[in-house]
Amino acid sequence: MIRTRFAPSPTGYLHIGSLRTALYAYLFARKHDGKFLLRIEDTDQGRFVEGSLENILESFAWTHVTIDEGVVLENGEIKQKGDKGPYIQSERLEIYQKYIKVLLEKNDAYHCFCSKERLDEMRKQQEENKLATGYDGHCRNLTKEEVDAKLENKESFVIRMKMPKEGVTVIDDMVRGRVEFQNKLIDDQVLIKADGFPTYHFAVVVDDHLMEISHAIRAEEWLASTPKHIVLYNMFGWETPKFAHLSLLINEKKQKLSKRHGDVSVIDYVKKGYLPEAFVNFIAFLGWNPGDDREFFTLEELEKEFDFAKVGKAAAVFNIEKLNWYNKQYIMKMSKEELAKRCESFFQEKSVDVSSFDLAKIVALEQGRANTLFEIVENTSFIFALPEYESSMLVWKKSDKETTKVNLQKTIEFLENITGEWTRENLESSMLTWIKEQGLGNGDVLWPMRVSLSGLQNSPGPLEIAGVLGKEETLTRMRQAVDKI
RNA sequence: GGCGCCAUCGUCUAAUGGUUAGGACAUCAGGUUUUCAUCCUGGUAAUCGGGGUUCGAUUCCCCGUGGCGCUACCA
Repeated sequence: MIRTRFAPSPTGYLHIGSLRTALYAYLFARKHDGKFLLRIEDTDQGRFVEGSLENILESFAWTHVTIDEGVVLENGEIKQKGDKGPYIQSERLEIYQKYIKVLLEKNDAYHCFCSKERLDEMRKQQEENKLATGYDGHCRNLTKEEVDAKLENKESFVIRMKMPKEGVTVIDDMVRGRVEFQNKLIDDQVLIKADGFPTYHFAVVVDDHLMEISHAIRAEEWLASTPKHIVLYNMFGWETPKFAHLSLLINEKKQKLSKRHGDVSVIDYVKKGYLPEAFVNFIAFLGWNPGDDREFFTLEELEKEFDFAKVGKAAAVFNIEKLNWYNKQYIMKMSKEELAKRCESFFQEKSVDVSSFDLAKIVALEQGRANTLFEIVENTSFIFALPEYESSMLVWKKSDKETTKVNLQKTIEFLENITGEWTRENLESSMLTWIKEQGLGNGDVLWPMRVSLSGLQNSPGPLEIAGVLGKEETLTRMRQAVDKI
């Protein structure tokens, strides 16, 4: 049974790089009819950020990545699902205590009473002498009596793993292949901190084993500490999961994506009006491709086709231009009714009263033009309130003020007497022939009409706008334009 | 400093010893057009450097170079 997990720390928002890692873990599980779990790694009490758990889970809900087991969001409430819980590490402290005893008894771990000051001094010395930094093993061979005495004395301590000093540890990574580390270069990692909480390294091994994780899929930053984890599995006599270390997402400057350079949290992109289907499609393609020229994949299609054999090793630049293109494509493909629904919250955000309008018609004006839902709302605001504009804007580049006025008046007259339904299609067929009959060019009529309806240099076509505004409002705006000129 | 990972157009990538090195985004030029956008046509643009191995290297090996990660009682 394939079981993968995503294990975020509740220290802020869901990072887009984390989303990709989670997405790959999810896709891999789905592809093989496995389970995808979510575990919370909150072993650093000092870094907890209020509300971050909700935020992370809401981001997942937005992408439609579903969590089978662990911490889930149900009707807006955080719940734990599954029989291998709790799935929040701060609720598993007794479990770690139980397992650290096993290691202590096997002499694979030891109490360390070294002070922070001593450790800092040691590191300073090592750096000055250009030596590899790491614990010097000061407490590694304390006798049982010495340890007991110090414990009796209530001295503060941590528990470290007793890393073997010879041999090599080999990782057989699903994306990187065989990677080898010399054991003697690996530090005696702290497993249990002075506050009794486990470190990441200990908790991840115990939990992945207990939760029967078959494939540990995580970011590349963990590659270097993986040998420690493998040694821990061996000490316990547990089977190691398969590992997959994914490359990082970087910015245009080839640096790690960080808050200093642009938006890095999923929620930022939600707010900007990116569609989850476009976002997921784009993110999935940063480091994976189907091996042919296809570019559009739904989540379901990704679940069918995702394969680690096609996952790249190099870091990928998060390129907003391509995201915009994807988003625009998805917006174009969507029905205008659905699009209107997706835009509702953005209209609310702008406190536009849309009650008397057909939103579907309005958002359709921007389909194929706007990159994001936010832009759709921004760019259609002229429908609700005509912006101020200079009368000179009404004059087409190949025309002049006088003829513009005459043409506008003629157009108004024509529109007043138009019969049939006031729709874009009807307007188009009747007006274009009428323009020809008048011996005019399209620009002579359509440019001033468009400006009078939108007040904008750039906008959708005048007949589309007229169709949305209705006959009355269209004529009102055009008469205003005549007065203006 | 030590250890490790990575390296094809500006960007995402395809090509796992034999291709005019392909596609997409971006960009440029032209066309369509009332503006912008869309759409259509075409163009510019890449195998980090040096050694090997081989009849032949983007592809395999070594050495550089560069980027990144780790080197915490953070994850």
